[in-house]
Amino acid sequence: MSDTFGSTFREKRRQAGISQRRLAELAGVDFSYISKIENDRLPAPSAETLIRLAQHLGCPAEELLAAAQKLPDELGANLSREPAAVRFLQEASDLALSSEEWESMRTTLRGLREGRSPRRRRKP
Amino acid sequence: MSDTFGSTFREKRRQAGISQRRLAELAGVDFSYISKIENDRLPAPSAETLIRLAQHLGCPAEELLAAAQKLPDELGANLSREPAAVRFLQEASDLALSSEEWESMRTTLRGLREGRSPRRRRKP
DNA sequence: CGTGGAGTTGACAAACCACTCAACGTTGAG
DNA sequence: CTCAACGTTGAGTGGTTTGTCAACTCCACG
Repeated sequence: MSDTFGSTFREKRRQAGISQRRLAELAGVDFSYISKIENDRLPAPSAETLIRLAQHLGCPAEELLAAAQKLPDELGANLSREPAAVRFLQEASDLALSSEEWESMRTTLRGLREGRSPRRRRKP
Repeated sequence: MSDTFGSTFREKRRQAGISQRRLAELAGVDFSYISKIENDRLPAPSAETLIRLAQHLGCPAEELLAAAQKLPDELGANLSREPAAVRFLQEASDLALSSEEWESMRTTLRGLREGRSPRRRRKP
């Protein structure tokens, strides 16, 4: 029930049918780094590197991020800007929502902005 | 419209009527550290230290976290566990919700679990 | 004057993060 | 055999985080 990050990463790479060296080259990291990660000799890469890796694995980035328990830096910074958001996140975290429940929240989110213009994230 | 973290922190401390030295002692950091933070000579403390500071300032931690643009480590780790949660967060971040909108999401969140037992976060 | 509390500053540093580099082992094709 | 592609490993590195320590200055009070 609890794979390590390394083993789930290895699994994804195998499914993509690509070697450590090739993936490393594509994503711009050293191939030995990939090896160590797959064997859990090093902690998971940064969120940004994970996203680059996911791209070349043809795998949704969120899956890697979830396995590594990381959020993109910019996302964390944006969300923490609103105290109300932090409160929301804390409650949500405590409730440990299922993926179905998160999906339903996502629907609600969209309903919130029916006709209105979307605001630009970060600084306008 | 855009105070630095240092100035808002100083404001909170003044409102709490406590000296840099005393606060530092209570929160377990060096008093010179507080000074540098208030003058923006150093970046904002870690989320965990911010929370300790907020406790002794009698101020809600989210306000300091928001000013520093940080999320508690554990919170980020919990949220990133569900890929669906990451997708939700990304959309929410793009929409840059107002605090009222976040509050309304919080209400929805509670409605989601009317009779059901809340799951325990982290390891049971 | 001088003593004590408040704040500020420069220099430093341990710990951690996110990797790289060079070398070695293993496996399969020709 | 041998050569190449693949994978593994130990050692090291450059930068950031998150602060500490010692040495100041400034000000009010007695």
